Amino acid sequence: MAPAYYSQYPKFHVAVDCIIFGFEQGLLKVLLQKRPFEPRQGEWSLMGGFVQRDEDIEQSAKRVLKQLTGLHSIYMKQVGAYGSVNRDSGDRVISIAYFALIDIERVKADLKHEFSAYWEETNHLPPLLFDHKEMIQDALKTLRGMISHLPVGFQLLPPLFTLTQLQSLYEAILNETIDKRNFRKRIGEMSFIQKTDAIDKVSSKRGAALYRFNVESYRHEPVFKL
Amino acid sequence: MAPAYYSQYPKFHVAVDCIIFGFEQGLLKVLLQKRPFEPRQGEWSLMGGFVQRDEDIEQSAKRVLKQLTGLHSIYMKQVGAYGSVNRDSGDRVISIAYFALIDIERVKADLKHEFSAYWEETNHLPPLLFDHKEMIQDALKTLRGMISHLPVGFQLLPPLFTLTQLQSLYEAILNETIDKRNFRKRIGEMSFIQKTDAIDKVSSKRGAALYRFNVESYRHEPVFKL
DNA sequence: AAAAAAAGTGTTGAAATGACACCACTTAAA
DNA sequence: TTTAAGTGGTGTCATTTCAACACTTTTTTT
Repeated sequence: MAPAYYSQYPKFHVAVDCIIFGFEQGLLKVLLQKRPFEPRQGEWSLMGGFVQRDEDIEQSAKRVLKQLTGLHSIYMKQVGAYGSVNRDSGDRVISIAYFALIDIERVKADLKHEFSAYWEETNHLPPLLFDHKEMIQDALKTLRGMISHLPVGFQLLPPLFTLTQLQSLYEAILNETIDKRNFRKRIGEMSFIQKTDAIDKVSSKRGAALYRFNVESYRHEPVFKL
Repeated sequence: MAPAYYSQYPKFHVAVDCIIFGFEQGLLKVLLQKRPFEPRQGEWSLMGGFVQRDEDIEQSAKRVLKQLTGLHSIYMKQVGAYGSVNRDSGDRVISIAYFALIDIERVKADLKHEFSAYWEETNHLPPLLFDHKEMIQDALKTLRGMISHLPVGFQLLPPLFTLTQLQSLYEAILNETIDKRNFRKRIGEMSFIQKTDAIDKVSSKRGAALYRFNVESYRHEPVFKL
């Protein structure tokens, strides 16, 4: 066993909290849960968990995400560490927030019954546990800051999507309207956003062309601007 | 005493590491230290410290900064949390990195002898302890991302500065050259960057007008663009 | 006195951006 | 079957923003 170099210093519980974003019906949503344990059981909260001994903090976040959604290989990004002394009323806990972007359709599990988890609109959030609302706001800021020059938004859509869907995703995240023709003009300039032969007849009356994001093609010339 | 709600979960050492930026002779620098304790004593590292029981993590960072530089009320921003299992060879430590922007002139203390601390150019860094280089790179990214629309760069300059200094600060941080006339045109559009009657005769042959950043005036119309 | 160093100062062309309106196709209802 | 409503799809032009560019002034040094 290694010498206990730091044994004179205090130790803390360390947790991760996941801000799981999804997109549905033109609305940006977050997955919230009724807290399943004390203290403050039953309050609306993010899904979280304690970091384990042998686990990187990013692994922790992925574990929590997988536990709730069954999904792995999901895009996640750290938002930051939250470490006010009294932020958690149970005991001192330092928490590291991550956000995840997922295609809401892939979470088929019955979140309601299994986890008391529900999708809530990001701009109609109920009162939340501890500093979880702050975490969500910070995650939104981070997301807004990157979505215009990094192609992360596609993570929120199914593999095939219509341009209307993509635009309304951007409008929901940035919280502003976008001119349709200018938006499509920019799409046209990125060769890795490719029109397919498939046509969406479900969410549209007339039928809209389905597009896909070509990862390989993007890697080749990774210049994204929307 | 409160019930030990979380006592079944592991605890960890939590540290803060400070990326202390300074600006001198047209170069962006970081304050590095020869690590004063084992393990890996003597290696180049960031200044850090362990979080204390009764201390917010941000307070920890400020404490460490003050200890080294004697300065308080300094602009600091969290970069992120670093939590790989084996990042610290002494024991498992989760570390939260903050960067600070300081006016290098205000640190008159004899850092060399008191702390074995030295200012090093950000683009000529020696090999560093653990993941400290990654922290510095991430801090630089964060700083680059905000400096063009938030007036934080002034924290690196004395209260009175010349436009040439300010420009070379931006060039050093962004690592690109800037057109002098375009730069000054943008300065002219911001009423809170104010010319004073004072003239700098030290760093200039001809003598350059000294400017100041007027905090009050900025608060009034906080629109910054450089 | 000449040369070197840094400060200061406007214009113009190119590129990017933002505003704007109509027709096509499909489905549902009358 | 006709009509209305809903959504998809498409170019142009005016404005704004951005980037490129060179010389004069002042002082110090040699």
